[in-house]
Amino acid sequence: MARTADRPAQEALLSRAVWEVLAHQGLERLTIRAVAAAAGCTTGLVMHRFPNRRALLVHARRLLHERTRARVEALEASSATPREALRAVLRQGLSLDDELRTESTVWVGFLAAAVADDELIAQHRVNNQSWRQRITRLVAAAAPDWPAERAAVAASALIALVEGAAALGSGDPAGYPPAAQERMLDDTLAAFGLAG
Amino acid sequence: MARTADRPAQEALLSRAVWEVLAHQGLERLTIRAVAAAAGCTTGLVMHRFPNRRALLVHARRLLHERTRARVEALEASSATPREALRAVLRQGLSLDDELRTESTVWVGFLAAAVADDELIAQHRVNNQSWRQRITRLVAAAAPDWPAERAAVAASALIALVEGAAALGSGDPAGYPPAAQERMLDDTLAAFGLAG
DNA sequence: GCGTTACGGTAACATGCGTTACGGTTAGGG
DNA sequence: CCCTAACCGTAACGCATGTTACCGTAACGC
Repeated sequence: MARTADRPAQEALLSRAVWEVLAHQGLERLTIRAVAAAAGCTTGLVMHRFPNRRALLVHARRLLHERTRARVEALEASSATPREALRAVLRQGLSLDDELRTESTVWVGFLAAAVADDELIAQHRVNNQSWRQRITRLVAAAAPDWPAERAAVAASALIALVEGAAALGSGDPAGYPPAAQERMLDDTLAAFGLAG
Repeated sequence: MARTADRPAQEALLSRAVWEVLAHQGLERLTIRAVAAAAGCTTGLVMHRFPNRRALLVHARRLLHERTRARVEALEASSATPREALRAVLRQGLSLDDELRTESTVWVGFLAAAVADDELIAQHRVNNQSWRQRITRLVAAAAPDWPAERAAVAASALIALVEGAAALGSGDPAGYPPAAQERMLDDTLAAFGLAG
């Protein structure tokens, strides 16, 4: 054998570098060299870990989903009531601080990149489907007497609201400050009869 | 002088070509050559009409806004009631058919491109502010007895809902078919007490 | 301790990019 | 009727990109 590198750690490092470049320099500057510079290594390491640029993007996309999934499950587990869980899980999808704003910007970037990439668009659909199932389940738990279809439509609406608010908040933080985003979410939950 | 070319018509033709490439090939393939090919001309014409690539994108972005503004004002003028106008104006922001889906995809592409372009991000904010003012005015007209702040928050929530639904619908048309998107909008309007 | 092999840095390659320069063409003004 | 200037197609330039090839280096098995 030879020296043993920590592959998962390096892949995570490079994925974080992809997010960094995507959020602060945009899709057009998302180059192997820019990623390597953001990760503090050379292009040699990048191309040694991934066969090509697309594989790097796909992995970074997958890791982004895993990260939010883990965060969401922790929030769900630590919530006292179904309605509290629903609100907490939806809330973390907004652009409330620098980290969440970066994630939303990266999410928009990946969605834009998916237009020309079959693998990214497939990942987007799979991820969004699991996201919808989760929110639908939380809505059903928060309103047990609702028919399934009503819960599903409300869940879809809440997802669209959060996704749109996050995108608008990442594109115009001053126009959509954290308090305004949370207010939009809380008012909509109240309007649907899913508050507190 | 010399032969007189129809500048506005050519600029519109090239802007439509920008939308075409952006929607079907993505930001990465949005090159001068691809735009020229989509417009059925050579790069010579493109560079003769615009000083550089950024100016072309900025103009296409501006024209997209003008286009939706004109459509929205026609819908507003032909609506019988304020609530009908509110619904019609919000509805055209969804991804209901090929044309609207293309527009949503292009909108996401421009938002992603704006990350690295000060002029595009400034345009996004100006456009979104006028969009918010319009929806806030329509909500206030649809619910005259509401305090201004309530109308403003409801307007922001409806904008986020439509923007998010359009983005999700453009990224997964099968998962968010037109009827589902309209159902989300109608249910949310009803939840806010702004229906028909 | 030594050979082997994974590791990863360096540099070259071909390609495609934005941009520029040039030149043929065409339509108006005098 | 020609002269001039706008029009725009063509082709080149310099540069940055993704990818590949190469090679020195360092750690593990024997």
